[in-house]
Amino acid sequence: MAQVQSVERSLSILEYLADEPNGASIAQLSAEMGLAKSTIHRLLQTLMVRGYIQQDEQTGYYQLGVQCLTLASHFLGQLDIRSVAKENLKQLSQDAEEVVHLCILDQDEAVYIDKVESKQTLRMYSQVGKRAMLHCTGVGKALLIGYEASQWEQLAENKGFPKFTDTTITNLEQLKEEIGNIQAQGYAIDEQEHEKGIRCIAAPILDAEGKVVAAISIAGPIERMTKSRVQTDLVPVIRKQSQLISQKLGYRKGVEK
Amino acid sequence: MAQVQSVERSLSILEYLADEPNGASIAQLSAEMGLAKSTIHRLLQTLMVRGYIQQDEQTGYYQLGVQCLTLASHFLGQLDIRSVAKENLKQLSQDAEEVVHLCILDQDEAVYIDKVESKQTLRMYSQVGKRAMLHCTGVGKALLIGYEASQWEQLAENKGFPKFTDTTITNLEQLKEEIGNIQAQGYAIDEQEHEKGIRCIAAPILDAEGKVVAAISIAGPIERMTKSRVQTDLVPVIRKQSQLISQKLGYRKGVEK
DNA sequence: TCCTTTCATTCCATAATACGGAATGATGTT
DNA sequence: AACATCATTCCGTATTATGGAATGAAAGGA
Repeated sequence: MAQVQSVERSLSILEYLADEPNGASIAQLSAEMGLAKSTIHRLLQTLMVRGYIQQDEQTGYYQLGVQCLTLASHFLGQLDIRSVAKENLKQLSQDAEEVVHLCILDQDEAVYIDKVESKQTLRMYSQVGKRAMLHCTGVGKALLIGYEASQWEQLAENKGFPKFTDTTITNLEQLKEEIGNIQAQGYAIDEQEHEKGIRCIAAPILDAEGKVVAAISIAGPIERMTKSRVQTDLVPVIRKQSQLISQKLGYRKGVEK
Repeated sequence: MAQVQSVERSLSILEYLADEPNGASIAQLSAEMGLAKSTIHRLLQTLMVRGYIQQDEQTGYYQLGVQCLTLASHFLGQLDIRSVAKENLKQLSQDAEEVVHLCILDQDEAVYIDKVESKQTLRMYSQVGKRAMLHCTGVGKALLIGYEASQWEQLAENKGFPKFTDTTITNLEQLKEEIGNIQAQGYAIDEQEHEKGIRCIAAPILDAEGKVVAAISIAGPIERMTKSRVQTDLVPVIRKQSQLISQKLGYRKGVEK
């Protein structure tokens, strides 16, 4: 577990600033992290010279810098699931005429790595990079079918099941049952479990070894995403695209169980 | 100039990996950076525990991790030019029916921070986060009008003027003249200077102090972006939106010189 | 205007921390 | 099986990061 203290501290600073939309002062960081002001100052300088941090021109507060974005853009460029899935996402968004997402799993959370909006609803990047909990989102639950039973309990301990709406899953029993359903039917429904008024359908993507590596989803307001439309129109199209992507990744079995 | 060595080295590792789409081995990093393998190993561990680096499952090579994306998403959330300009970009893309970009300046380069495509040309994020040189792009030249003469020379020294096409500006004289034109007319044209077949028109965004803080552009293939269309249709619309955004940021003078 | 407070910044002596060389372990190649 | 090429661990050394104190700058109050 040998770690480099100063690097860890720098990362903590970055992560702290990520949660402070208005930035923070040296004094604040010093108090918050229990380090001397001189230490914080020196670390901030280092990060600032490289552009990972910048100072707000008005307030003088320190906040995240452009270089963070540059790294992310390279990260996305290196992600091959993204390029593999791109065409399928486009197709899916055309078929479904709703917003479509691609997510991967990271540390018991779903991370949105791509998004295609139907028509010209041109809100961009609104979600890419964002994280979501697993128990209350379509993609989250789809990703969960790759977990072992022991991992479910880990998840319950580490993250818990916060209640967002009156349909949110709030305990392990419900989750187990739900995962059973999803495995049986090959897709997951988010029945307004995270946000009232939003229904979502999601499906897992498997790689050559049958491992769950990603998930795709279609989401929209319940007015448009009626139960009948989901069942008759959307289930087929999302399953089709999830299978196609899985096949591109080398998955060979039919997704029918 | 006091800097933290280990942090600088970590950042260098991240930046090196950003340019290695397939990742790199410890040996390779060690050779490339002139550091002991044990040092690289320790730094990598630290970055990996936090998720900024991950190992390719097949090759074992180290590559950028998801956490980079997470930071970027927070960075973008904090950037207010982006939210300020969003509606105007949409409008512009509708008026122009071509792809529209928003860029900021960082370290003598243009960084794309938002993009709106017209219609359903759903290639997304293809540019956001990317960097471009200043001398050969519309947005770059638009951003350059905020430079002092001394900074032009700096730019020339630091970056040079690589030639991409036969219209690329390749020396300081040409650049000075071009900047004069842009200041006079309030917009910049990229006449296939970076990529053959792509014509682009760009305009600077100014803040309350009259400082150039960003630039917007319309780009497309010369077939559609004819000179007459640019002059009669696009110049007016891009100037209108750039002025509106500048006004939102507190800029008060008319953009007419 | 001057005093007070609250920041950020610089300086410096201390030792804790990061360092790299060498040894070991793991993998894969001929 | 021996070799080559990786990654990983260990450990003594001194370089490097540290935090306290002193200084400087800026903002707010009287």
